[in-house]
Amino acid sequence: MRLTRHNSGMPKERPSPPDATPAGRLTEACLHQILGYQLAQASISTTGVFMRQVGKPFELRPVEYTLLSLINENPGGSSTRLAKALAVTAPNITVWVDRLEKRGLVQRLPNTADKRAQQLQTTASGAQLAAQATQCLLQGERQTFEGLSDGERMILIELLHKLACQRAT
Amino acid sequence: MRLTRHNSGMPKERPSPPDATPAGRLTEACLHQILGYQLAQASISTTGVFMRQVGKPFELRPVEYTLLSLINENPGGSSTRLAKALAVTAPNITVWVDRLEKRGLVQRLPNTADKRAQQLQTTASGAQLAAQATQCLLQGERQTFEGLSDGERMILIELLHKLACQRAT
DNA sequence: TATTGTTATACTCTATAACTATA
DNA sequence: TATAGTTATAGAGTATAACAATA
Repeated sequence: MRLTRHNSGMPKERPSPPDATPAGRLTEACLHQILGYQLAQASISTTGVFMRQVGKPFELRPVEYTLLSLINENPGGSSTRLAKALAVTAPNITVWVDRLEKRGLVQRLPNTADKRAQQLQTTASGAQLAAQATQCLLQGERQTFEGLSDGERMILIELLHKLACQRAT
Repeated sequence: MRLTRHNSGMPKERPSPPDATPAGRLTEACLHQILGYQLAQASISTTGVFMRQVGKPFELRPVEYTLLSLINENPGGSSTRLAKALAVTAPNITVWVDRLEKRGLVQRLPNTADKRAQQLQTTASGAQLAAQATQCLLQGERQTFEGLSDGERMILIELLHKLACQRAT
Protein backbone atom coordinates (compact mmCIF):
# COMPACT_ATOMS: atom_id res chain seq x y z
CA MET A 1 0.00 0.00 0.00
CA ARG A 2 1.18 3.50 -0.71
CA LEU A 3 0.40 6.34 1.66
CA THR A 4 0.74 9.42 -0.52
CA ARG A 5 1.31 12.72 1.24
CA HIS A 6 -1.79 14.86 1.35
CA ASN A 7 -0.08 17.74 -0.47
CA SER A 8 1.52 15.69 -3.19
CA GLY A 9 -0.79 16.89 -5.95
CA MET A 10 -1.30 20.53 -6.77
CA PRO A 11 1.35 22.93 -5.52
CA LYS A 12 0.39 25.41 -2.79
CA GLU A 13 1.78 28.86 -2.00
CA ARG A 14 3.74 27.41 0.88
CA PRO A 15 3.61 23.63 1.43
CA SER A 16 2.33 23.14 4.97
CA PRO A 17 4.30 20.82 7.26
CA PRO A 18 2.77 17.37 7.93
CA ASP A 19 1.82 18.33 11.50
CA ALA A 20 -0.01 21.54 10.61
CA THR A 21 -3.72 22.12 11.22
CA PRO A 22 -5.79 21.65 8.04
CA ALA A 23 -6.78 25.32 8.37
CA GLY A 24 -5.38 28.31 10.24
CA ARG A 25 -1.72 27.48 9.64
CA LEU A 26 -1.01 26.37 13.19
CA THR A 27 1.34 23.59 14.19
CA GLU A 28 -0.14 20.59 15.95
CA ALA A 29 3.05 18.96 17.26
CA CYS A 30 2.04 16.84 20.31
CA LEU A 31 -1.63 17.10 19.41
CA HIS A 32 -0.90 15.37 16.11
CA GLN A 33 -0.56 11.99 17.85
CA ILE A 34 -3.91 12.23 19.66
CA LEU A 35 -6.52 10.06 17.99
CA GLY A 36 -9.41 12.01 19.50
CA TYR A 37 -8.08 15.25 18.04
CA GLN A 38 -7.52 13.83 14.57
CA LEU A 39 -10.98 12.29 14.70
CA ALA A 40 -12.52 15.67 15.51
CA GLN A 41 -10.58 17.35 12.70
CA ALA A 42 -11.64 14.70 10.21
CA SER A 43 -15.25 15.05 11.36
CA ILE A 44 -15.23 18.67 10.18
CA SER A 45 -14.73 17.34 6.66
CA THR A 46 -17.30 14.57 6.83
CA THR A 47 -20.04 16.68 8.39
CA GLY A 48 -19.45 19.20 5.62
CA VAL A 49 -20.06 16.51 3.03
CA PHE A 50 -23.09 15.23 4.91
CA MET A 51 -24.69 18.66 5.08
CA ARG A 52 -24.23 19.34 1.39
CA GLN A 53 -25.25 15.89 0.15
CA VAL A 54 -27.94 14.82 2.62
CA GLY A 55 -28.55 17.34 5.41
CA LYS A 56 -29.83 20.23 3.34
CA PRO A 57 -31.38 18.47 0.32
CA PHE A 58 -33.25 15.85 2.40
CA GLU A 59 -33.72 17.97 5.53
CA LEU A 60 -32.15 15.30 7.74
CA ARG A 61 -29.82 15.91 10.66
CA PRO A 62 -26.96 13.46 11.16
CA VAL A 63 -28.79 11.65 13.97
CA GLU A 64 -31.97 11.42 11.96
CA TYR A 65 -30.15 9.92 8.98
CA THR A 66 -28.34 7.38 11.14
CA LEU A 67 -31.52 6.40 12.97
CA LEU A 68 -33.44 6.05 9.73
CA SER A 69 -30.70 3.88 8.24
CA LEU A 70 -30.37 1.65 11.28
CA ILE A 71 -34.13 1.18 11.55
CA ASN A 72 -34.29 0.45 7.85
CA GLU A 73 -31.61 -2.22 8.09
CA ASN A 74 -32.94 -3.69 11.34
CA PRO A 75 -36.73 -3.87 11.00
CA GLY A 76 -38.47 -4.88 14.22
CA GLY A 77 -35.67 -3.52 16.38
CA SER A 78 -36.37 -1.63 19.59
CA SER A 79 -35.54 1.88 20.78
CA THR A 80 -33.31 0.50 23.50
CA ARG A 81 -31.03 -1.19 21.03
CA LEU A 82 -30.81 1.99 18.97
CA ALA A 83 -29.91 3.93 22.10
CA LYS A 84 -27.10 1.50 22.85
CA ALA A 85 -25.83 1.49 19.26
CA LEU A 86 -25.65 5.27 19.07
CA ALA A 87 -24.70 5.83 22.72
CA VAL A 88 -27.48 8.32 23.28
CA THR A 89 -30.10 8.30 26.03
CA ALA A 90 -33.54 6.78 25.63
CA PRO A 91 -35.46 10.09 25.84
CA ASN A 92 -33.56 11.40 22.84
CA ILE A 93 -34.37 8.35 20.76
CA THR A 94 -38.04 8.96 21.53
CA VAL A 95 -37.89 12.54 20.30
CA TRP A 96 -35.98 11.75 17.11
CA VAL A 97 -38.23 8.79 16.27
CA ASP A 98 -41.20 11.10 16.90
CA ARG A 99 -39.91 13.44 14.23
CA LEU A 100 -39.31 10.62 11.75
CA GLU A 101 -42.74 9.17 12.47
CA LYS A 102 -44.48 12.52 11.95
CA ARG A 103 -42.79 12.75 8.56
CA GLY A 104 -44.16 9.32 7.71
CA LEU A 105 -40.70 7.76 7.44
CA VAL A 106 -40.90 5.20 10.25
CA GLN A 107 -43.61 3.30 12.13
CA ARG A 108 -43.92 2.04 15.70
CA LEU A 109 -45.60 -1.35 15.91
CA PRO A 110 -46.65 -3.10 19.12
CA ASN A 111 -44.48 -6.00 20.20
CA THR A 112 -46.85 -8.87 21.00
CA ALA A 113 -44.19 -10.85 22.84
CA ASP A 114 -43.29 -7.97 25.19
CA LYS A 115 -45.98 -5.33 25.53
CA ARG A 116 -43.55 -2.79 26.95
CA ALA A 117 -41.41 -2.80 23.85
CA GLN A 118 -42.20 -1.68 20.34
CA GLN A 119 -40.99 -2.73 16.95
CA LEU A 120 -39.62 -0.03 14.71
CA GLN A 121 -39.58 -0.19 10.95
CA THR A 122 -39.38 2.16 8.01
CA THR A 123 -42.33 2.94 5.77
CA ALA A 124 -42.01 2.56 2.01
CA SER A 125 -41.04 6.22 1.61
CA GLY A 126 -38.71 5.95 4.60
CA ALA A 127 -36.90 3.01 3.04
CA GLN A 128 -36.64 4.87 -0.24
CA LEU A 129 -35.30 7.99 1.43
CA ALA A 130 -32.74 5.99 3.38
CA ALA A 131 -31.47 4.32 0.23
CA GLN A 132 -31.33 7.59 -1.68
CA ALA A 133 -29.56 9.45 1.11
CA THR A 134 -26.96 6.73 1.51
CA GLN A 135 -26.26 6.73 -2.22
CA CYS A 136 -25.80 10.52 -2.27
CA LEU A 137 -23.61 10.39 0.80
CA LEU A 138 -21.40 7.59 -0.51
CA GLN A 139 -20.98 9.38 -3.81
CA GLY A 140 -20.28 12.69 -2.07
CA GLU A 141 -17.63 11.17 0.16
CA ARG A 142 -15.96 9.44 -2.79
CA GLN A 143 -15.82 12.71 -4.71
CA THR A 144 -14.70 14.90 -1.83
CA PHE A 145 -12.10 12.45 -0.60
CA GLU A 146 -10.78 11.34 -3.95
CA GLY A 147 -7.34 12.01 -2.51
CA LEU A 148 -7.82 8.68 -0.74
CA SER A 149 -7.57 5.55 -2.82
CA ASP A 150 -10.19 2.80 -2.51
CA GLY A 151 -7.68 0.77 -0.52
CA GLU A 152 -6.95 3.60 1.87
CA ARG A 153 -10.66 4.21 2.39
CA MET A 154 -11.16 0.51 3.12
CA ILE A 155 -8.34 0.46 5.66
CA LEU A 156 -9.62 3.64 7.28
CA ILE A 157 -13.09 2.16 7.65
CA GLU A 158 -11.62 -1.01 9.11
CA LEU A 159 -9.44 0.81 11.64
CA LEU A 160 -12.23 3.16 12.69
CA HIS A 161 -14.53 0.21 13.23
CA LYS A 162 -11.87 -1.49 15.30
CA LEU A 163 -11.52 1.66 17.38
CA ALA A 164 -15.27 1.91 17.84
CA CYS A 165 -15.43 -1.67 19.07
CA GLN A 166 -13.03 -0.82 21.90
CA ARG A 167 -15.57 1.33 23.69
CA ALA A 168 -16.45 0.81 27.35
CA THR A 169 -20.05 -0.29 26.71
CA MET B 1 0.90 -4.86 7.70
CA ARG B 2 -1.59 -7.16 9.34
CA LEU B 3 -5.14 -6.04 10.00
CA THR B 4 -6.27 -8.35 12.76
CA ARG B 5 -9.99 -8.77 13.25
CA HIS B 6 -11.26 -6.88 16.27
CA ASN B 7 -12.67 -10.03 17.86
CA SER B 8 -9.66 -12.22 17.29
CA GLY B 9 -8.65 -12.35 20.94
CA MET B 10 -11.01 -13.53 23.65
CA PRO B 11 -14.01 -15.52 22.52
CA LYS B 12 -17.45 -13.93 22.87
CA GLU B 13 -20.86 -15.53 23.38
CA ARG B 14 -21.68 -15.00 19.73
CA PRO B 15 -19.03 -13.52 17.43
CA SER B 16 -20.60 -10.40 15.93
CA PRO B 17 -20.44 -9.98 12.15
CA PRO B 18 -17.92 -7.45 10.81
CA ASP B 19 -20.66 -4.97 9.88
CA ALA B 20 -22.41 -4.94 13.25
CA THR B 21 -22.70 -1.88 15.47
CA PRO B 22 -20.13 -1.89 18.30
CA ALA B 23 -23.07 -1.98 20.72
CA GLY B 24 -26.75 -2.87 20.45
CA ARG B 25 -26.26 -5.82 18.10
CA LEU B 26 -27.64 -4.09 15.03
CA THR B 27 -26.38 -4.59 11.50
CA GLU B 28 -24.85 -1.60 9.75
CA ALA B 29 -24.85 -2.92 6.17
CA CYS B 30 -24.82 0.15 3.86
CA LEU B 31 -23.96 2.46 6.75
CA HIS B 32 -20.73 0.53 7.27
CA GLN B 33 -19.17 2.18 4.21
CA ILE B 34 -19.96 5.74 5.31
CA LEU B 35 -16.87 7.47 6.67
CA GLY B 36 -18.90 10.03 8.61
CA TYR B 37 -20.77 7.27 10.42
CA GLN B 38 -17.65 5.30 11.32
CA LEU B 39 -16.01 8.52 12.48
CA ALA B 40 -18.94 9.22 14.79
CA GLN B 41 -18.84 5.68 16.18
CA ALA B 42 -15.11 5.87 16.79
CA SER B 43 -15.56 9.24 18.50
CA ILE B 44 -17.68 7.56 21.16
CA SER B 45 -14.58 5.59 22.16
CA THR B 46 -12.14 8.50 22.08
CA THR B 47 -14.36 10.93 23.98
CA GLY B 48 -14.74 8.24 26.63
CA VAL B 49 -10.97 8.02 26.99
CA PHE B 50 -10.67 11.80 27.02
CA MET B 51 -13.23 12.20 29.78
CA ARG B 52 -11.59 9.62 32.01
CA GLN B 53 -7.99 10.70 31.42
CA VAL B 54 -8.26 14.47 31.01
CA GLY B 55 -11.82 15.78 31.17
CA LYS B 56 -12.67 14.85 34.74
CA PRO B 57 -9.21 14.90 36.41
CA PHE B 58 -8.16 18.25 34.90
CA GLU B 59 -11.64 19.74 34.55
CA LEU B 60 -11.12 20.48 30.86
CA ARG B 61 -13.69 20.09 28.11
CA PRO B 62 -12.48 18.79 24.74
CA VAL B 63 -12.51 22.29 23.22
CA GLU B 64 -10.65 23.75 26.17
CA TYR B 65 -7.94 21.11 25.97
CA THR B 66 -7.52 21.58 22.23
CA LEU B 67 -7.40 25.36 22.54
CA LEU B 68 -4.88 25.17 25.36
CA SER B 69 -2.67 22.82 23.37
CA LEU B 70 -2.81 24.86 20.18
CA ILE B 71 -2.08 28.10 22.02
CA ASN B 72 0.78 26.39 23.81
CA GLU B 73 2.32 25.16 20.60
CA ASN B 74 1.67 28.40 18.71
CA PRO B 75 2.58 31.26 21.07
CA GLY B 76 1.66 34.67 19.70
CA GLY B 77 -1.13 33.28 17.54
CA SER B 78 -4.45 35.06 17.15
CA SER B 79 -8.04 34.10 17.94
CA THR B 80 -8.94 34.22 14.28
CA ARG B 81 -6.42 31.55 13.40
CA LEU B 82 -7.69 29.35 16.22
CA ALA B 83 -11.24 29.82 14.97
CA LYS B 84 -10.19 28.69 11.50
CA ALA B 85 -8.19 25.73 12.79
CA LEU B 86 -11.06 24.42 14.89
CA ALA B 87 -13.86 25.52 12.54
CA VAL B 88 -15.74 27.31 15.29
CA THR B 89 -17.01 30.89 15.26
CA ALA B 90 -15.08 33.82 16.71
CA PRO B 91 -17.53 34.52 19.57
CA ASN B 92 -17.02 31.00 20.88
CA ILE B 93 -13.25 31.35 20.87
CA THR B 94 -13.66 34.49 22.96
CA VAL B 95 -15.74 32.69 25.57
CA TRP B 96 -13.46 29.65 25.79
CA VAL B 97 -10.31 31.76 26.00
CA ASP B 98 -12.07 33.81 28.70
CA ARG B 99 -12.45 30.67 30.76
CA LEU B 100 -8.85 29.61 30.25
CA GLU B 101 -7.64 33.12 31.09
CA LYS B 102 -9.70 33.26 34.30
CA ARG B 103 -8.07 30.00 35.35
CA GLY B 104 -4.68 31.58 34.75
CA LEU B 105 -3.77 29.15 31.98
CA VAL B 106 -3.45 31.56 29.05
CA GLN B 107 -2.72 35.27 28.53
CA ARG B 108 -3.85 37.84 25.97
CA LEU B 109 -1.06 40.23 24.97
CA PRO B 110 -1.51 43.30 22.76
CA ASN B 111 -0.21 43.00 19.23
CA THR B 112 1.89 46.11 18.57
CA ALA B 113 1.94 45.56 14.81
CA ASP B 114 -1.87 45.34 14.54
CA LYS B 115 -3.74 46.92 17.41
CA ARG B 116 -6.97 45.07 16.55
CA ALA B 117 -5.39 41.67 17.06
CA GLN B 118 -4.02 40.07 20.18
CA GLN B 119 -1.30 37.56 20.83
CA LEU B 120 -2.26 34.48 22.80
CA GLN B 121 0.14 32.43 24.86
CA THR B 122 0.08 29.99 27.74
CA THR B 123 1.25 30.86 31.24
CA ALA B 124 3.78 28.65 32.98
CA SER B 125 1.01 26.65 34.65
CA GLY B 126 -0.94 26.53 31.41
CA ALA B 127 2.04 25.06 29.59
CA GLN B 128 2.55 22.54 32.35
CA LEU B 129 -1.11 21.54 32.32
CA ALA B 130 -1.09 21.14 28.54
CA ALA B 131 1.95 18.88 28.68
CA GLN B 132 0.52 16.80 31.53
CA ALA B 133 -2.89 16.42 29.88
CA THR B 134 -1.37 15.36 26.58
CA GLN B 135 0.77 12.76 28.31
CA CYS B 136 -2.23 11.31 30.17
CA LEU B 137 -4.30 11.31 27.02
CA LEU B 138 -1.64 9.62 24.91
CA GLN B 139 -1.11 6.98 27.54
CA GLY B 140 -4.85 6.47 27.95
CA GLU B 141 -5.39 6.03 24.23
CA ARG B 142 -2.49 3.58 23.98
CA GLN B 143 -3.93 1.50 26.81
CA THR B 144 -7.55 1.59 25.70
CA PHE B 145 -6.75 0.92 22.07
CA GLU B 146 -4.06 -1.67 22.59
CA GLY B 147 -5.98 -3.76 20.05
CA LEU B 148 -4.36 -1.49 17.49
CA SER B 149 -0.66 -1.97 16.81
CA ASP B 150 1.69 1.02 16.68
CA GLY B 151 1.73 0.71 12.91
CA GLU B 152 -2.04 0.66 12.66
CA ARG B 153 -2.30 3.71 14.91
CA MET B 154 0.23 5.53 12.75
CA ILE B 155 -1.66 4.73 9.58
CA LEU B 156 -4.95 5.74 11.16
CA ILE B 157 -3.51 9.11 12.21
CA GLU B 158 -2.11 9.63 8.73
CA LEU B 159 -5.37 8.80 6.97
CA LEU B 160 -7.45 10.93 9.34
CA HIS B 161 -5.12 13.86 8.78
CA LYS B 162 -5.44 13.38 5.05
CA LEU B 163 -9.21 13.37 5.38
CA ALA B 164 -9.14 16.50 7.52
CA CYS B 165 -7.04 18.32 4.92
CA GLN B 166 -9.76 17.77 2.32
CA ARG B 167 -12.17 20.13 4.01
CA ALA B 168 -13.84 23.01 2.12
CA THR B 169 -12.24 25.78 4.21
C1' DT C 1 -14.70 49.05 3.25
C1' DA C 2 -12.75 44.91 5.51
C1' DT C 3 -10.98 42.73 9.66
C1' DT C 4 -10.28 41.70 14.83
C1' DG C 5 -12.48 40.85 18.77
C1' DT C 6 -16.45 41.42 21.97
C1' DT C 7 -21.31 41.22 23.88
C1' DA C 8 -25.90 39.63 23.91
C1' DT C 9 -29.01 36.31 22.42
C1' DA C 10 -31.20 32.26 20.34
C1' DC C 11 -30.99 27.72 18.72
C1' DT C 12 -29.64 22.78 18.59
C1' DC C 13 -28.49 18.76 20.80
C1' DT C 14 -28.01 15.93 24.74
C1' DA C 15 -28.64 14.57 29.62
C1' DT C 16 -31.23 13.98 34.06
C1' DA C 17 -35.44 13.23 36.79
C1' DA C 18 -39.88 11.58 37.35
C1' DC C 19 -43.50 8.89 35.61
C1' DT C 20 -46.49 4.80 33.44
C1' DA C 21 -46.91 0.26 31.97
C1' DT C 22 -45.25 -4.29 31.67
C1' DA C 23 -42.06 -8.16 32.89
C1' DT D 1 -37.40 -5.31 41.46
C1' DA D 2 -35.95 -4.40 36.72
C1' DT D 3 -36.93 -2.92 32.05
C1' DA D 4 -39.25 -0.23 27.84
C1' DG D 5 -40.73 3.91 26.69
C1' DT D 6 -42.51 8.65 27.56
C1' DT D 7 -42.73 13.56 29.28
C1' DA D 8 -40.81 17.64 31.10
C1' DT D 9 -36.89 20.20 32.11
C1' DA D 10 -32.13 21.69 32.53
C1' DG D 11 -27.74 21.96 30.80
C1' DA D 12 -23.99 21.85 27.37
C1' DG D 13 -22.24 23.69 23.05
C1' DT D 14 -22.65 26.40 18.98
C1' DA D 15 -24.36 29.96 15.89
C1' DT D 16 -26.22 34.62 14.52
C1' DA D 17 -26.63 39.67 15.02
C1' DA D 18 -25.01 43.94 16.37
C1' DC D 19 -21.30 46.55 17.96
C1' DA D 20 -16.43 48.96 18.84
C1' DA D 21 -11.85 49.65 17.40
C1' DT D 22 -8.42 49.43 14.00
C1' DA D 23 -6.55 48.54 9.30
